[in-house]
Amino acid sequence: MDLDERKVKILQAVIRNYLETGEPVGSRTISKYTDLNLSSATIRNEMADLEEMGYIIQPHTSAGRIPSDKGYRLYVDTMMEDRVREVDEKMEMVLEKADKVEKVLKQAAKLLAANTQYAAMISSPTYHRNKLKFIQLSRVDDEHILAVIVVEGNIIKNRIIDVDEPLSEDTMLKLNILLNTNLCGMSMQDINLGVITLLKEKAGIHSQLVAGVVDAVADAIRADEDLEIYTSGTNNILRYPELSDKQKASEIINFFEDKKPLSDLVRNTLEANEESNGIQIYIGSETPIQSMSDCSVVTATYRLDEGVEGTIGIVGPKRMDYDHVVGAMKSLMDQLGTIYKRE
Amino acid sequence: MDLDERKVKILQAVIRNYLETGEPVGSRTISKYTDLNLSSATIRNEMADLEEMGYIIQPHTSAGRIPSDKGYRLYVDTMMEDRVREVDEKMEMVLEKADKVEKVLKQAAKLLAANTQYAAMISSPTYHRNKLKFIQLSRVDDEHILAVIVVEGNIIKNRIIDVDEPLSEDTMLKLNILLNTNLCGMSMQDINLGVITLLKEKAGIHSQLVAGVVDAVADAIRADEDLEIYTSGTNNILRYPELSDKQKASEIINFFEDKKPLSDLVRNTLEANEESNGIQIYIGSETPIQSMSDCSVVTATYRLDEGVEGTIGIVGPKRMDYDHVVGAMKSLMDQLGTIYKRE
DNA sequence: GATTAGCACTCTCTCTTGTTGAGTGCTAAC
DNA sequence: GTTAGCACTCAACAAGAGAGAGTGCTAATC
Repeated sequence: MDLDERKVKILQAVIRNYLETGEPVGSRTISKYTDLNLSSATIRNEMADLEEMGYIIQPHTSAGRIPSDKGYRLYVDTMMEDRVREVDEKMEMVLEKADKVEKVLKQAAKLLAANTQYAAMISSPTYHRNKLKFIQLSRVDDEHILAVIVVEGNIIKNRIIDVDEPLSEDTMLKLNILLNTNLCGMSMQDINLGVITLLKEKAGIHSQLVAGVVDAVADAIRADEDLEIYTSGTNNILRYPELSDKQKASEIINFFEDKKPLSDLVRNTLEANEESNGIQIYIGSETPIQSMSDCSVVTATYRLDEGVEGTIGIVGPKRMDYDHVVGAMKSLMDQLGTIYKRE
Repeated sequence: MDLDERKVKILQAVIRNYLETGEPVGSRTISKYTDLNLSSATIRNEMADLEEMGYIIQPHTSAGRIPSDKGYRLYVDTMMEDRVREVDEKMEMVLEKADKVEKVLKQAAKLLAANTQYAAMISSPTYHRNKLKFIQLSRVDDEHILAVIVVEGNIIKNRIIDVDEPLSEDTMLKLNILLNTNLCGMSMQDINLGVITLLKEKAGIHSQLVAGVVDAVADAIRADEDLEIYTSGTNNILRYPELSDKQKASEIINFFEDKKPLSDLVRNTLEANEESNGIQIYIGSETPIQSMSDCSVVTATYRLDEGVEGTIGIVGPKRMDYDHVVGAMKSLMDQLGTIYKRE
């Protein structure tokens, strides 16, 4: 049995209809909806075939059909493109530039959630590929040193380092010079343990104290802990009956609160998108996250600047308005891409 | 009609029972539960009185009684104390000290939510009363200056300041000295616009450029925007049937996501608790937040160190286990109070 | 006079039973 | 290959019948 043009049309009609109404779609509806001019009986036969092929499912014997994951997949892969273009311009989400990246991202998540009516998340960008611009150590008091690290894109990391005994002015100065001359210009991901050991040897550091400080600085540079994830519109989940029973809703809400699985998702996306820069759609059981198997997850990588990348994600029911979501994501990515360009 | 001892006992029994079961409590249950040795008929008469006095409510004619807000209030004010003590020791929540305050707070929220099975929030501490320890301006590149501000308790704020033309090494040095000598030791809340103007006059600054930098630093000091609020256990809301219908649940979830009303609540609590250092309980319509009128909100002020204070909050159904919540809060406040004491 | 037993009454909840309507699959006719 | 027609299925809704928990009131009891 093959998927001829008529079957495709019918499948498309079923999916479109189901996306709109959320109700199983019957043969009579299709017969009226499409321009195929076929009676419901014929449609019924075709639908039986489509079901056998695994594209649609019957929730119970005497109900209409709903798309299966496989059906959605086909839709997303081959039937969607043509519509996206129409929608593209209609997307109205205007990001205001704010002084802090953080604020812009929060705003972006909020806009995306409001625009799509699904749950949205956005990660703070990672800076692995960014270059170190400037390191500064300063004495806070006898037992504490403050290390400030500025990265390309004016990202600031800082850390308080505990020391047992005060460092002399002279040592501090030397340390500052040592760190700056050797590390500035390197990208974050290149500063690994090896580089640091090498650096220490080269400079001939003997003092345990100084070595400790250098290690702490290196640690602060590599620290990846500041991957923030902003979420918005979690409550939108409750809009969709198929997700709003307590068990499922609870899992999803939990997922949005617990940054752990979210950051896994982020990493996933970043890797998958290394260069493709596309939008990923995970339908139902395709998602990498167990507890999301009743949802669809759409992720994409945004790029604020060269090497400054993060992830946007949307979680909604499988009968998500994929066209709209993809359009909204693209629009948002565009805006995020230009907003900091002038720097 | 007055609230004699017997009525109090009955009311107490009704409330206790309702807190446990969540079901309206009938006269027969009370008659068996209490040691009053009264028949259900007598209890019925008393309950009719209690209802007339507004302490309990009958959801419908042939149901048992449930506590009214007024009933809960009486319970919380006068009947609770004796039980708290028993429970107090049983609270097992062990906070691990982490290098970043942020982590500890996230952990605290998580523990509190897990321990109580309600939704928990905790705000990052405010530092208004803390003293400025140290300011450092450094040149990042020709158009950017980095200002790092360290506050007592080793809180670090930083800000990138845009400048139109580069500042000379000499000016930078002078600025650093100016800021440090004049502002260090002052508490955050004391550094207002007046102080800054005075400072500028005293130093005889004429350059527009330098004045701009000083303003930016002052602004960074006063910026209050970094009031973070961590939440946990939002999904616990769905455990309680009286809150889990879509409308209500959605509002509550939204409340937990939108930091705005949360931070109002935080400020409220901090003010109310200026010195009392107690725990506030808002029952139903008593809460300052409209959308929470079906909930009870319990808030308290924790103190990490002198002047470093923040707010803990719990949101749950009105039939919350107040004893437990108050106990857990106290335990958490104690732990938070000691964890950073050594600094 | 306070307490209690007894009883009629009320109201929710659950279970059962029909009924409706949307939808199907199959067969026979076009 | 397409369609009309028909028997069949199943979820959803509504109506009705009990059961059960609880009440309020009255009259008897301590």
